[in-house]
Amino acid sequence: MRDIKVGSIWVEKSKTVGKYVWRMRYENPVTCKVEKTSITLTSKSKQAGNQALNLMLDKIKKKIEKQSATLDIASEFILFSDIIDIWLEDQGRKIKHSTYATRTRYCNILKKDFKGKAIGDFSPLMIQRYFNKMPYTRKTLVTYFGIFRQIMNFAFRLDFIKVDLMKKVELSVPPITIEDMEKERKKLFSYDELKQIFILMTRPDCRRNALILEFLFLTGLRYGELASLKWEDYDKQASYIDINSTLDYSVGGVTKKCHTTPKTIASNKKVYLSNRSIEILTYFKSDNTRLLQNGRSFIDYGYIFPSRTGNPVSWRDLGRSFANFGKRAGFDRKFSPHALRHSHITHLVESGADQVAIMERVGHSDPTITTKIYTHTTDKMRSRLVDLIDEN
DNA sequence: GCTCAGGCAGAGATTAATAC
DNA sequence: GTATTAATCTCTGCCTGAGC
Repeated sequence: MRDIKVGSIWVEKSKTVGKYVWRMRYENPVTCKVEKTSITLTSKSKQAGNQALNLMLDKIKKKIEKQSATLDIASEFILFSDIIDIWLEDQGRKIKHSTYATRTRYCNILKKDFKGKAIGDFSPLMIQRYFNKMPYTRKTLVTYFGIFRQIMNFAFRLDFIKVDLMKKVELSVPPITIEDMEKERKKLFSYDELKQIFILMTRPDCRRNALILEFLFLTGLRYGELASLKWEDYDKQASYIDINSTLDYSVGGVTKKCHTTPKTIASNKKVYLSNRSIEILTYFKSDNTRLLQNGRSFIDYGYIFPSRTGNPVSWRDLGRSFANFGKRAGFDRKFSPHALRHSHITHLVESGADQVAIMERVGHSDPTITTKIYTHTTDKMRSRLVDLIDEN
C-alpha cells in the first residue's frame, strides 16, 4: 500500500459529555484527494493524541484496502490502449500470424473508439452500451466481444483492474434473418454452372484463373493450401498432391511467400486427383515453362499455380476474376474461391460418396463439421427425394 | 489512346474449424 | 452451446501490360 500523507490533527469537544472527537486530514492515495477522518476518545491528552493517530491510521488503511478492491491505483494512469499493446505482445508469442493480424485490426478499432481512455474508467454499463450499439453481424459481434473480453480478463489477471468487469456484461446478438439464410443458399455452384463461367474466360490469362478455380472445385482445397503448392508436392506416379503447408498472406501479401503449417492437423493430408485435375496440372507445367521462356518478369519459385511474376497466385485476383465472369454469365451468387470448397463437398455428397472419405479428403477432424457447414440441399437432392417417395 | 484484366496490398468484416 | 483460433472475404485503389 502507498504511504498515507498525514495532514493536520485537531481535537473537538463531543456532544456527549466527557468525550472528545479527534480529527485528521490526510491524502487518499487511491482518490488523490484530501479527506478527513475522526475517532472519539475519552481524553484530549498528548497520550490520547498518539492513540487517536494510530486508530485513525488503521481506519484509513482499511478504507483504502476496500477501495483498492474496486479500483486499482495504477488503473487511473494506464490507458486502455497501453493494455491492448501489452496484451498483443503477449498474444504474439502463442498464436499464428494470421490470427495475430486479425486481432491487431480489431484492436486498432478499439484503440480508436476508446482513445485516451484510462483502464480504470471502464464500467460494465459502458461496455454493455458499446456492444449494444455495434452494427456488426452475429458472428462478428461474438468474435469482437471475445477479443474485448480477453483483453479485460488479461487486465484483471495482471491487476491493472481489481474488478472482473466482463462478468457483468452480456452480449446481445440479433436473431437470424431471412437475408442470413439467403446468403447461405447463394454459396453453391454445380459443375455445369461453373463450366458456363469458365467458357467465358477464353483469354490466355483468364484461362489460367479459370483452370485454378476449376482445380479448387475438383479438389476442395482452401485457397491458402492451393497457393502454397509446389511441384515437389505433386506425386505424378501415385496421382496425389501432398498438402503440408498453407500460404500466410497476412504477412505482407503473396510476395513475401510466407509458408506456415496448415490450418489444422487434419488439414495435413494427401488429396488424390481425378483425370481432369491431372490435365490441369499438366497444362500448368507447360504454361509455367512458357512464361519462364517468354515472360520478362517471371521468376520460377517452383509454385504450381503462380501469377505472371512467379509469385503464388493472389486470392483477391482469383476472386475478382471469378466474380467478373460469374456475373457476366448471369449468376446471382457469392463468387468466392471458398464457395468452390462448399460446392465440392456438396457435389460429393450429392453423388453418394462416403461421408468419412469426404471428411478425410477435405481435412475435417470431425464429420459433424462436414455435415453442419457444407452439405447444403441441392435441387438434385430434392428431386431424388421426391422420386424415392413416388417409388414407394 | 482506350479498355480490360491481372498484379498487388491494407484495413475492416465475416466465416470456418476446433477446443472446451 | 460457447469460446477461441485461423482463415477467408470485401472494399478499395493504384499500377502494368496486352489487345484492339
